[in-house]
Amino acid sequence: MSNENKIQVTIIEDDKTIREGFTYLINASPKCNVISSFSTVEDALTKLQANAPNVILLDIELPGISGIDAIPKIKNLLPKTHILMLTVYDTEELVFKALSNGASGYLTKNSNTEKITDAIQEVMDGGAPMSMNIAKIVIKSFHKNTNSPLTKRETEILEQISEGKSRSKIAKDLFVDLETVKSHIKNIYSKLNVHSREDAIKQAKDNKYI
Amino acid sequence: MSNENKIQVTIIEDDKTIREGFTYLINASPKCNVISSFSTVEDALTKLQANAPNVILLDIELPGISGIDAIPKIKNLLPKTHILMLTVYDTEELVFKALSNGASGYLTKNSNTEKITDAIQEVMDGGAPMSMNIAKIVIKSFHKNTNSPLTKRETEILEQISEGKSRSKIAKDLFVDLETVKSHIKNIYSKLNVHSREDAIKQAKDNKYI
DNA sequence: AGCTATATCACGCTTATAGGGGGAAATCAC
DNA sequence: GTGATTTCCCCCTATAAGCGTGATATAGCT
Repeated sequence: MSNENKIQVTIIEDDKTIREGFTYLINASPKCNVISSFSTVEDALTKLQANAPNVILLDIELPGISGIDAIPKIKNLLPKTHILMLTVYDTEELVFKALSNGASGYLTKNSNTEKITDAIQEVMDGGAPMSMNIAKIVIKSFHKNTNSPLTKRETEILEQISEGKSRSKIAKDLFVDLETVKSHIKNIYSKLNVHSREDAIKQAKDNKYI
Repeated sequence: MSNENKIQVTIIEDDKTIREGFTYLINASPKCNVISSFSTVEDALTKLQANAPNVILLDIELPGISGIDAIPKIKNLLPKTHILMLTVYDTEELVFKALSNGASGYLTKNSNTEKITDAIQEVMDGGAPMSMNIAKIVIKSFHKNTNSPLTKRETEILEQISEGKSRSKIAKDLFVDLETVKSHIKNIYSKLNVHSREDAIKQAKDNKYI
């Protein structure tokens, strides 16, 4: 396959050894071609537009602008380019920030080379490759607590409160009296040991009751 | 490998052909053993406890109790059992409901048999297997809109509003005057063409501005 | 250097809302 | 048939929400 038909890849990674190692390994694949690599986001941003890649492998911990903050800047410059995080960090916070900012996939660095080129291919095909540990974090974030002290109705009302609805709007939407909603909210506050909407929402989200 | 050391699998699926097909194919794998299969959730719930599986393959569209509603009931009965959705439906709503209710993975039925037994193994190892299309839906749900009309500060304030905070609490937390927050909120409402917290939150979430 | 967007703060006004007190009746599920 | 849940009632006070109509300072961009 000629280089022009391969997936054009750029690497942004500050460690020279890793950068060159990945470049070598990815170029060894028949379907990928590393067209550029940078050690800082600042450097990449000034030079990326001249030679736009299909996929960017992006580290998180970088000197200057972090990989997380780089995502929207790169997306702004090259809207069609897919960004694949490639990092050792797998905290829930970093994963969510990266995905919110627009990353298309998230790999941790222990992934073997075959997985990396497979992931590059998958992201090009519109997929969303993740390492197993990342998938677990993401799925777990959806799981609700099954030991909520709140009843079905109370949970329903608290969900609507967390959508910013007033008590009277909730009453209308649930076809019950305002007094009923007030009563439920009193019980919710009592069960959660809080005295405000804000604290009730925070409590419930922290404990995954909603 | 003796059957006792294999991963014990139960299938809940109303289509007899599919049920028997999967049973045959999974039993052909050296690491998995189908110990029971049911055509309804009702049937499964009365008989599952006697012979608890490690993993349950669960369809969504079933007569009577749906696969979605079955998840919390099964989890309640067998807290340690992993539930793997195996269905043709891949709408965002169903995927989120299944995961919220406690499913550990989600496969669409075009997955080939090798992938199914791999997924069973992965879920047993604490992973979260997903088909490529499901991973895409999940990741996409995290992506924020990069074309928000709101400024950074406005977005920040709207996020806090969506956490249920009052204007005065937001002012305190951001170390600015209440009047400033009021002013920002006025601008937010104007930009989003809304006239209440509720509508602002809904607009912003629908458009992924927050 | 100048312009625009952004962020900050001010004052007045009205109505609705939030939170808490202390009840009670009907209905559902186990 | 008993306890949990859901529904509704009346009282009260403080404040929060939303809107109108402003001003000023600063930061970023070209």
